[in-house]
Amino acid sequence: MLVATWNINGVKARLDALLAWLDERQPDVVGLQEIKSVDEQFPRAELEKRGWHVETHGQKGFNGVALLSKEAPIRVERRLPGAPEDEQSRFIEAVYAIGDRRVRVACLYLPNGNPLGTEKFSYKLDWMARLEQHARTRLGEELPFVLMGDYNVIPQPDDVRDPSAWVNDALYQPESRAAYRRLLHLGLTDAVRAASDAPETYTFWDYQAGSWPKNNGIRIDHVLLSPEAAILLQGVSIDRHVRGWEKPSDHVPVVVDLRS
DNA sequence: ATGACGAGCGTGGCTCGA
Repeated sequence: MLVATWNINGVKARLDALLAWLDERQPDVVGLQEIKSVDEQFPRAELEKRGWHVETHGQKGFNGVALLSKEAPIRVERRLPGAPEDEQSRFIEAVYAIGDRRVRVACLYLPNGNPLGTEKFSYKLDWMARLEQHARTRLGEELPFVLMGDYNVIPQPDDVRDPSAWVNDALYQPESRAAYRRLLHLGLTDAVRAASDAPETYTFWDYQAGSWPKNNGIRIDHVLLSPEAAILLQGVSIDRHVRGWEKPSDHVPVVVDLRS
């Protein structure tokens, strides 16, 4: 089965690209981030008439996440536990039965955290602590579990073309990277690192300063796998050609192939 | 030359992102 994550930077602005990519790739489950749409304005009908099941957790103006799937989910949950007062729509997860296998897929849009020294950075770190606690809970269920999305964390120096440009950025702070490592230390596997030794596995290129033609990218979209999912891992793909399309998102899809 | 950003909201220019 193919499970994919993609920050599309606006589902209404990206509908043509989304449909083209779904046609080409035929994933089983797709997590979308930054849909920038309320649930009522999500282009549900255009997807449903092509056979996709759609689950959204939207928000006006920015943020927002969604799950698309060929099979209907068995159950869906919205919001990351641990902060009932948090109104930002950044987390949705669902359990699917694909073939004769059950899998839980979580789609997250982790806070950016810039600028440093503000409540935005502490919100990022608080959110990551909540994510760690939730991952701990899910790992205890011993179901194949895919925890994927836009993490807004550059894990290591080889995940960025120009590390020196990011030393004062929330995405590359020691605290952000340590929190990401804590997730891995729970027993999650970074699918791209496990399945590929390719260099420059970037997933984001800024719209500004010619970042794409210069390949000045960063790897911040990640797929983490529980042990029960990691043993199914067959391969990964970063669909970087999508960054060259008309009106692209600044992120590209990351796809994992799990033996179904 | 070393670069000119983009989406949403809502109509002018802000917020937000990475």
